[in-house]
Amino acid sequence: MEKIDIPKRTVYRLSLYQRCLQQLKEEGVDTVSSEDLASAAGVKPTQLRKDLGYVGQVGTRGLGYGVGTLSGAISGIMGTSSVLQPVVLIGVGNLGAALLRYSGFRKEGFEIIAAFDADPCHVKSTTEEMGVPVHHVDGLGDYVKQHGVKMAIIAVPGSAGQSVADVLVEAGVSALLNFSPAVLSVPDDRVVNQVDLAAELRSLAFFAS
Amino acid sequence: MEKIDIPKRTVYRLSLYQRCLQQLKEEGVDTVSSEDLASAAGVKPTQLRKDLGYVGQVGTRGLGYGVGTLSGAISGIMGTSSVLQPVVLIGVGNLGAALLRYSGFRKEGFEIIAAFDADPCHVKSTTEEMGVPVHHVDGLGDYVKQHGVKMAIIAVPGSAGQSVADVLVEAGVSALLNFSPAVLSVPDDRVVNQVDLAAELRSLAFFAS
DNA sequence: TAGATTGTTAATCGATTAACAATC
DNA sequence: TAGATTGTTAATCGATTAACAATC
Repeated sequence: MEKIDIPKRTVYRLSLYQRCLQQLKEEGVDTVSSEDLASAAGVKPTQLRKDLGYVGQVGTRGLGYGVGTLSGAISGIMGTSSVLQPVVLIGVGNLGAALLRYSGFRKEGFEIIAAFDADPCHVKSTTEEMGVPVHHVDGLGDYVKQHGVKMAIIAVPGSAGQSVADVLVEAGVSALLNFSPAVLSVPDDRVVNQVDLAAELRSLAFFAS
Repeated sequence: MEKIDIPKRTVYRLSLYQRCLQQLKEEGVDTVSSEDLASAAGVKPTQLRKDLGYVGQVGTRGLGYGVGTLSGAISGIMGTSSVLQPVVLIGVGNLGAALLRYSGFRKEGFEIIAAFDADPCHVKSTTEEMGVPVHHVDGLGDYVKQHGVKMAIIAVPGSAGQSVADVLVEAGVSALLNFSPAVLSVPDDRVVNQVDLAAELRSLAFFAS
């Protein structure tokens, strides 16, 4: 497993490249230069090549990259297999419910197989509406263990963030996408990506003046 | 205007500190050390102090920071005044509608005063449901100009991202929060914060294996 | 004064970019 | 072979961390 030593930023950009490659594939393009792919992804060609260095020797000097080949190589590294990756979502408030409805995930190879909430009202009302079973958060740990879920999306209030993370970690989840405004501390072998909408907006306000 | 030369990262963290300070204020704490505030925000104390250096000389050696004073100083720098900052949202699909419903923004001092969509069905159906007027995207430029809006949230499909951004830029919007999976190019005097949910999830999948 | 903690400079670290040799 | 473009090393840049003098 040499995975561990690809920088976080590079991994993120690899996922951007992959989306661009998908698009190119649909357009019937089958070869692309680092210059063109980089500009599509919004990075410098030299950075793209550096990033692809982690994937291996995937291009052809003088020619460029084969769209299909490269896409396959990245998929290999990223573990983006053809099966849908199961994900659980915790917190079915405004944002959580929105994410449940958001169809974009499935298209990218992820499926929210179950959701959890502490509020029995949410549990009841959303189960039918969403097409996804919503359980009480008490059952979270067991469910995750039973289904071997490795990824979770946290959309609970800040005050509940850490305790939810603790349960997930204990149950074996290794990657968390955290929308709660809580700073999560997890063991070193787990990863958290934080998306803090309010902070994004506030920080943007600074530049708007 | 010395604003310009505060690093983006620092601005983002300042907004984190502010949230922590708010919390402390509610708890009735009135003095905090860099060590404690840093740990609340999930950063190193030394980084916190560096960041606060941009705000000015705001602490007292030997004592720490006054919660109220510091919060006020950061607000001053960030332009987070007491009036609600008006924001427009473009794209009322799954994600956009979710963001409209998301009450968190208002609490942070932002108000989505209008939403826009290209699809007349969305326009019609969501206006009443949301409590926010939803207009056809054709009127976007004029509306923004008339109301002097400086911030916008983009939640349209990737293919429409750039053209929406162009309209906003032309109409004078200076800060964009972009949820569309499009790489936006804007003039140097405008800022874009990108939030790419699918890319976050894909990149997370790498670490989940 | 002694203890504590900031503000700031210098050192380190990591990530981005430039340059160019390898090679299709 | 000549032209193009990758892969990779070295140089640059910026951000984080450590150290410590200033000072409450």
